[in-house]
Amino acid sequence: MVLQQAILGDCAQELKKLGDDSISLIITSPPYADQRRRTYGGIHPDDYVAWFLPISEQLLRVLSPTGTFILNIKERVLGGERHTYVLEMILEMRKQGWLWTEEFVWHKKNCYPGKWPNRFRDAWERLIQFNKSRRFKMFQDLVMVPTGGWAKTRLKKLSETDKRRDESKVGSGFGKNISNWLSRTMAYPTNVLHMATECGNKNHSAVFPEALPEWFIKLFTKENDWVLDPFMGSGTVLRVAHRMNRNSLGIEIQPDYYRQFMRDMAAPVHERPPKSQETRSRETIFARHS
Amino acid sequence: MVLQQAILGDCAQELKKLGDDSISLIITSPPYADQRRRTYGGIHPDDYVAWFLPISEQLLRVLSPTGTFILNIKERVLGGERHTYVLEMILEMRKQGWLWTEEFVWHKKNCYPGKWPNRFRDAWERLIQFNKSRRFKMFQDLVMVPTGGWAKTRLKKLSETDKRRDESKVGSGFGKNISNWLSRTMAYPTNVLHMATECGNKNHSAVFPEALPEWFIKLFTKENDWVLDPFMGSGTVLRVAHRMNRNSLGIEIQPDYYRQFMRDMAAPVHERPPKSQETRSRETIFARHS
DNA sequence: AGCTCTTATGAATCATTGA
DNA sequence: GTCAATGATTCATAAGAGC
Repeated sequence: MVLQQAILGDCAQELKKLGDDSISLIITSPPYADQRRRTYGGIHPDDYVAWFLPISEQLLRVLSPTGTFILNIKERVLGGERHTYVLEMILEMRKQGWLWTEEFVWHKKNCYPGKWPNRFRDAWERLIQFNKSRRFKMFQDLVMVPTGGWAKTRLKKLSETDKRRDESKVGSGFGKNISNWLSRTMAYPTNVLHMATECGNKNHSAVFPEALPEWFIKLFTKENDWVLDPFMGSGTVLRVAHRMNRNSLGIEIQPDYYRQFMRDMAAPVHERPPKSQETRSRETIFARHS
Repeated sequence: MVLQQAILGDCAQELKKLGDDSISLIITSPPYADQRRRTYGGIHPDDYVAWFLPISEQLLRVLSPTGTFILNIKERVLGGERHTYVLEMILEMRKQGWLWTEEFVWHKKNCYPGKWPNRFRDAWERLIQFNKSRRFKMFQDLVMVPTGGWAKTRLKKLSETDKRRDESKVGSGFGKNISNWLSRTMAYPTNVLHMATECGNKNHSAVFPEALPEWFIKLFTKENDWVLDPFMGSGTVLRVAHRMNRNSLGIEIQPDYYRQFMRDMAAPVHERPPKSQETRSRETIFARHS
């Protein structure tokens, strides 16, 4: 039985109540600078680093020595320039003791539209990986993807009847072939993730698609590990973690988000969005090639 | 008649001989930290910022007030961490007077293979855009790309007879639809560039594919403008600029690279790589969807 | 069910207006 | 002057309707 807990409160305070070294994966998307005015008092980009550092200090304390912190963030434009608060945050967090292990790129395939005279649409965000030590846990085999040759060539050659037959006979025949091909044609992914934002989901307006936390949870945790999102919002990370049999803890300062999440959790499973884990997993696997 | 000039020397010195405000576009990929040991004395990542700042100061001087500087760079891994010299360079260059306008991502579709226990393949590099003023020149219309929906779906569905019929009956029924589609066939690109590295070109081991400087030259310059690459290497930027009728200037400290470039330039056109500008342009336009 | 077509919308950015 | 709020711009996706 895995646990799932949501806390209503300010994570700068609530995190202090957690034990040292207790979390395997922290994955979060903090409120962007100058956003969510009402609740966070409108953090100006110039104040963003000072606001975040006490929180990252607590995150460093609660994270397991072999754990990972994935920070989804992107600097806003101010006065025609990208603001530098993200760069400064990385430098300051290293002084706190964090290791800046890697920076993944989330390529947002369906980025927000718009036209400006001196700028194109922003189609990527940073997924910054921090660790407490070089010996963090990473399960690379679990996020392998089909190689281009298989996805691009072999799948296309299948006739429509083959595909239909496969869908009706799960686990036999064509399914076997699939698994053969998989074993011969899987490759490790890169540090560029291609995923569309989920825009049509009225129930939970998540900042990132479920495939995103799913990918990192697979990569950095095992079942029964603890996953933390200190800015849980509508609870996308917690929902995915629970479905994947990980213990999860979320902190949210806005009562609206918190109550909505609690309602969703209380609802019977059949009232939740219908996507099964199986479906989502395949989408993730194929995301790279779409 | 457009000019093309290559200088053998250290750009930190050679740049001082150029006039103020004379360059429309600077595009370069400086030697990565700890690379090219022999000529640059093996710049350690910790020394990289101090080494680069005198150069960026000269670049700021020679760039036109409406010009753009595109810096292709990526931080190396040192001790299990991404080194911070790129972050520090951005912060220091802003103190010099540069505006950090944007950061494009170059997604390297065919990135270098390899496997490490705690890291995936690095499939992206930064293309950092600096400017001297907010009023830089940008010709967005020249780099528009076909929209995904039109290119992928609608065009495929049209039979040849449909297409012919449409051309003869403009303004009615089907023709109207076509014109609606046509008006929405092209879209502005995003700040994520999908380009494969050119690995098969034995003559010039370029750090980036020709489509990359071509894209930025189209976007930020007009014919007869001046393009500068202070670390020209084998001269990819100069070759592309010349083909596009831009004046170009390159500086290279290694005699081998310099001599090879001079040999290539002296060679008759028919001995050069056969790709025409027309071919390259279409590849660039469609690169996003391949 | 499997298509095709329509529609709503999303951690955006800039110029303009008003305080 | 600065600062905040509003409107205009615009495209890949998924859900929904229609055949």
